[in-house]
Amino acid sequence: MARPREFDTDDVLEKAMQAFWSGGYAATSLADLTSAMGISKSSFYETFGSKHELFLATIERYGETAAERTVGVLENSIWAKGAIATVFEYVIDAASEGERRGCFINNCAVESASHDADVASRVVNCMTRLEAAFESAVSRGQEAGDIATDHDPKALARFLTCNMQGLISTAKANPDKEKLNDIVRVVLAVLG
Amino acid sequence: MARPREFDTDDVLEKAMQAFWSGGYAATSLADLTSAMGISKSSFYETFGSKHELFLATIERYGETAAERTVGVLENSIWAKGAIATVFEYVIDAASEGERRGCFINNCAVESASHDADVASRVVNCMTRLEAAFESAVSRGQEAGDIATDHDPKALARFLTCNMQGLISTAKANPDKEKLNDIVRVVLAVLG
DNA sequence: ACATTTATGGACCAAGTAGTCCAGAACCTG
DNA sequence: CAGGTTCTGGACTACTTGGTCCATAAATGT
Repeated sequence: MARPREFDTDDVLEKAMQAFWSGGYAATSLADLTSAMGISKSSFYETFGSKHELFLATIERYGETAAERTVGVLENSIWAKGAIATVFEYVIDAASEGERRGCFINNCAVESASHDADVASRVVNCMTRLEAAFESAVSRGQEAGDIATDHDPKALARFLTCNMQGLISTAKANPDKEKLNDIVRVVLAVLG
Repeated sequence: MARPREFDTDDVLEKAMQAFWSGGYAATSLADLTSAMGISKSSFYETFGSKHELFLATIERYGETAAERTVGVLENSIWAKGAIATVFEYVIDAASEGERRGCFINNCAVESASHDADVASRVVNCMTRLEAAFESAVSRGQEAGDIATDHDPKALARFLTCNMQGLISTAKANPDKEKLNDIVRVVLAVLG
């Protein structure tokens, strides 16, 4: 009965996320967004309500897609310790090439979390999810005898999550592969 | 012969830094700045040239003051390992109280470094300085037999710097002291 | 083909943006 | 106190910001 939407909501949401990812929240204007998304202002407000609501939606989307990939590697791998190493290698590769935009969630945390509770809660969700995935991998690794047991899985998971964020921040200012590798070497040595 | 400036340059620079620290670069307007600094627009442009130049100046100032304090602790302490622990404890304390603005340099790195070379170079300077301080502390600790020697000082220094940044990012979204302590416990265990 | 429902483009708005400029107040030296 | 110099407040500009609104275009079910 009604005219159907001419764009795919998920598709333009992805494009909006890419725009925020590259430019940050404050520095990405509505003009930037509509241009990146390829839709008009009216469609924009009709579909997403406001810049802020759209931002929250992109964070959720990230959690459901990009973050989920990392989580999948950690939770479904057979060799847990290898999976952890793979994840860190991937971070180094992503950090030292291209636009160096870091991790979307980390960017959101730093730019907005401290003065935007809506952002903060979504960011925490993502982080918690990642931490849980690390914990699961560590537990399996310890059971398999691959990973040292002098720290409990939760502490190690928190440690790994922290290092992932640290790596991403470090790389942002100075994407020196040798430096990043030094760090990962020490981190993996902690696992035993 | 001439009328002297009515404000202290260092003083208003400090206030500008606080404003940028709390709000980030893009989200802090000139009105915010002049109001925080307590000077007029004309004095602002006369003294600092532009918002961007002021921003660079605040980063440099941070490197010369706040960052230098941490460096001092690491380089001048008698008990190197204890100094490293102190620095991390301080990070946790700062992270879990007040405005939770994180580390100014880390914020700058995440918000601006990837698309502003002037910011990036100043950020790298600060980070390098911190890394060097950690390296000096690690070296002394290893000579004293306090710190394990299974990693060379440079790698450990990079690892510590990375964890400092990671802690700060982690705390920004979720300042859970227990979690942060878990992380620091693992980090310090690496030192032996 | 028609009527209905919905998306769309673009005009429009008020407020805020960084930055410029100048008249006059305020200070120091002599 | 006077003269020269510099600082300062605020008016001003040209532009961008996020957001609203409506007339028009387009696709559907009947």
